[in-house]
Amino acid sequence: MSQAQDTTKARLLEAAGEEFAEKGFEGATIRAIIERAKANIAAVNYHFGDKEKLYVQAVIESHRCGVDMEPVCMNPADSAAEQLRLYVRHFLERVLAIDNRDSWHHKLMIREMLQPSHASETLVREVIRPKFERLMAILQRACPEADEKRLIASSFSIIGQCLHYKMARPIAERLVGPDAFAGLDLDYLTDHITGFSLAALGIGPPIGCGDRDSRTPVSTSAGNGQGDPR
Amino acid sequence: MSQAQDTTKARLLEAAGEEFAEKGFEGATIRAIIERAKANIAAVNYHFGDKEKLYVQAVIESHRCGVDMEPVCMNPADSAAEQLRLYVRHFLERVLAIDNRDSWHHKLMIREMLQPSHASETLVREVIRPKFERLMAILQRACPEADEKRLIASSFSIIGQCLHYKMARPIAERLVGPDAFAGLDLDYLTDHITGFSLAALGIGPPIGCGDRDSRTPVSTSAGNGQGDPR
Amino acid sequence: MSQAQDTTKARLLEAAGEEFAEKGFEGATIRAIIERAKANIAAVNYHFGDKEKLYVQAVIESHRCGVDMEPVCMNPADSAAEQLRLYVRHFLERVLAIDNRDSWHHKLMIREMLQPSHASETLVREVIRPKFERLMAILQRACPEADEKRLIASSFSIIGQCLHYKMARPIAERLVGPDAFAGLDLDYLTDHITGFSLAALGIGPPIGCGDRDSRTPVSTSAGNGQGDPR
Amino acid sequence: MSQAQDTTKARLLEAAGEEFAEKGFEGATIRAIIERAKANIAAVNYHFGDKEKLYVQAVIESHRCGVDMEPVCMNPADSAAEQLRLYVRHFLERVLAIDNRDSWHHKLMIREMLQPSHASETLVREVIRPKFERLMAILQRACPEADEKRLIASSFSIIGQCLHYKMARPIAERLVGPDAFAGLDLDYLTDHITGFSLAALGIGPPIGCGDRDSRTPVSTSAGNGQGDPR
DNA sequence: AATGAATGAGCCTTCATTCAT
DNA sequence: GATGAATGAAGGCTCATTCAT
Repeated sequence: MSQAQDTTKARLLEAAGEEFAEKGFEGATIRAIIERAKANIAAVNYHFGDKEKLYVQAVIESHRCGVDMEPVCMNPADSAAEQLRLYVRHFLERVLAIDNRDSWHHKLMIREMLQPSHASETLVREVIRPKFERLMAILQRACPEADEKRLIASSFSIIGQCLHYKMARPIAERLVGPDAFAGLDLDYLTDHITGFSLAALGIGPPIGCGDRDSRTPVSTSAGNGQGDPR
Repeated sequence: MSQAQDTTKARLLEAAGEEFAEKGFEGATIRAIIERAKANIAAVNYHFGDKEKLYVQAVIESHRCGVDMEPVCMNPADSAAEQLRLYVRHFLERVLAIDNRDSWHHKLMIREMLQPSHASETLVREVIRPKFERLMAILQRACPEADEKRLIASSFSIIGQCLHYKMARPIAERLVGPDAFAGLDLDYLTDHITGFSLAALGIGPPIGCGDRDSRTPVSTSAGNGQGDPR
Repeated sequence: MSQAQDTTKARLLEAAGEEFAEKGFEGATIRAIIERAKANIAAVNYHFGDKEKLYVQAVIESHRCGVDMEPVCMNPADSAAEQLRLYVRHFLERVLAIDNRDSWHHKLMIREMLQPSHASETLVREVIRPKFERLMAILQRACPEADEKRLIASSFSIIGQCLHYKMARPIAERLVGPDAFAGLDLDYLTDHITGFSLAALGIGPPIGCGDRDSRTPVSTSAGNGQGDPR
Repeated sequence: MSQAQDTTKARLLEAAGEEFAEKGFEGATIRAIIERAKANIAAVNYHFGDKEKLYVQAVIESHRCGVDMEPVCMNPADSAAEQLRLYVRHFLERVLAIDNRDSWHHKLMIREMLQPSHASETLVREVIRPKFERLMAILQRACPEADEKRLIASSFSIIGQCLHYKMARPIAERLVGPDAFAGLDLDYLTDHITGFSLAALGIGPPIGCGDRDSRTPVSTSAGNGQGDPR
């Protein structure tokens, strides 16, 4: 991405990313890709050897930019709460991006989540794990006494909240209506998810409700799935 | 028709559900489906008319059971917190199910979330919306003063936490290792997500950290993404 | 061949035989085959599964008729010389056939000789070996005192003479001119090869030359390839 | 140019000869050839212009050595029988060669026999005809009274016997077993074919059988294929 | 003289579908 | 209601070839 090369190979990769992100590996056709890239049908074979190898390269390419942006604006002097807010905001920025030139990057990553291919090893190692460990570090600063299991679950809780707006976007939009959904913009969701999570971790005020004192504890799972209290 | 008939049509639907869930619409082939169903190749066309129509029927079928199970054990006398716990538990039960006969039901629903087809209208109307409104009702009981936007966002926060274990399962497992992931079982996650969300809503104690008083507020989104405090 | 079925499968096999015989496995195209057979392009896949499987079937088919014709007119009461003449004549009949409906049968068998494929096992077992053993039996009757090695070599000498008119036909025709080659018809070659071979085996008069007495023995291979004349 | 230069062009020709001999014109690929020759993909086009032109050159190359070796050791003072023996031996030497560096030369010539291409004109004119005429001359010395038709047929009889071990080698080996086939080595076959042919021509003793007097004439072709005299 | 990138035709195959039975 | 045969479109891929350098 540093130098936007307009070589056939680069155009092919970009076109492939968009097609694969939109239609999936099976749904995408080489012919549609080369048409987008204004390349010849044999170029795929020449430069990548295979439809599958092209897919793997597209998946790997889809991370290249994602991995180097965030650290730049992370200030070590910030409080953990502030860092979490930044983390969430950056996550959401990519998650909510649409019609964006880079929009296919995230779509493709999500496809890899549901149906990991050979490319997922690289994906996890080079992109996801660094991001995940940064979040873990923030949470550990926020909750020094939490054990690792709790930290992992809490990380997943935060990630899950953010990703949901990518994953379920079409359904969610239809569910609450386009207007209501449009109200859930970057600023609002950043505040919501950050506040929601900080309160859950005990380092921020609860969201949404008057700050009632009625903190009635709730029964703990008894393993029977009925949650039968009393 | 409610009971599982062993007619060709029923076997076809079951086989189609499994194939579509596993391979997607494009990846699944009619031949694989009729082979699973031990049916003739023309049977699909005879009974459903089309590959796409068969897909829609399979998606619709994938909800049938999902919609009628949960209400049975929902006790109106329970507290909102207790109801939320039950809701989360039931959600997770389906989400964590694997190797299950019904496992394809959820897989197919998730596919519809990412790439809604014609079937998604029915899906939203008949399955997702009822579930969603039940959760909204619980949250409204828990936070009577919250506006609808907050309720919607909070619902998505809860749903997102749960679904994440379905969506990102293969990646998450590779990320934290199989052992650590196995520790995140139904009981633990029910407790975690319920506790996490109740604390966020202000009706439960924070999770994971000592109940510190250091509830330092955090700056509000200023729209520049830098979260510049002060 | 008993009932000339005009099914798609039968037409496909016939067309494939002709194409494969003429162009070889690589040179032949499925499209040319289905065009000849006036069938659809998918019919090959449906009936045979594969281009290669179609080839194997065509090779096997190419023998079906060859194996059952000859025995009928072989009279056990005939002398060995008479039997050999019949054998050669039948062999040559097929070898010299051209523009014949069955002409591709031999061509295909010859291709298999040069580049045996998977089909050659069946070919040898079911077609070639029976024919070969019949010839061996005739020669053994003619030369009871010959050892097996001599019988094998003599069989090959006879077969080689016959096959040459199939193998090298285009070159031979160009070599001696079309007119001279046309003179080498079935009758002439039957007489020539039979006479040539019987004389060689010592049970017939020499051919072509006056019956000179000058039977000067010739030196035996001394292994130096120079055939030292002295 | 007579000596084997290690230029790209020479390496290309050698590699092409091997590939064409092994896989045929259609089966051989330019990529396999340039890989063998460690040359660039455009080199074929540069040096030869065409795949077909390369093939023709390879065919022509395949004779170069064949044509000039034999005359050197042919002694005009030898008897016709002795000369025939030498001729057969030289022919067999090439025919039986395998694993030889030059083995592709004969394979390629045989391919041309079955499916003459544009190269066959040159092949016949410059290589085959000279050899053929040398054999014809020997036979004429041996059988001065024979007419030309008989001489041609006899030449083909001798050539056919020799070539058979090239043409049908894989099948013949499978037919009689590897051990028996291995026994048919250069020395044995030279003796056999020479003896077989000399006896047939009436200038040598019959082979293989006791020299029985029972030279019972055999009926002449009556054109009805049944050969039934009387 | 030699190269790597790019081209378009054509290959085999598989697909969903429809047709008679 | 159910089946096996047949269809044509389109898929991925490989091929020989040519173009600039």
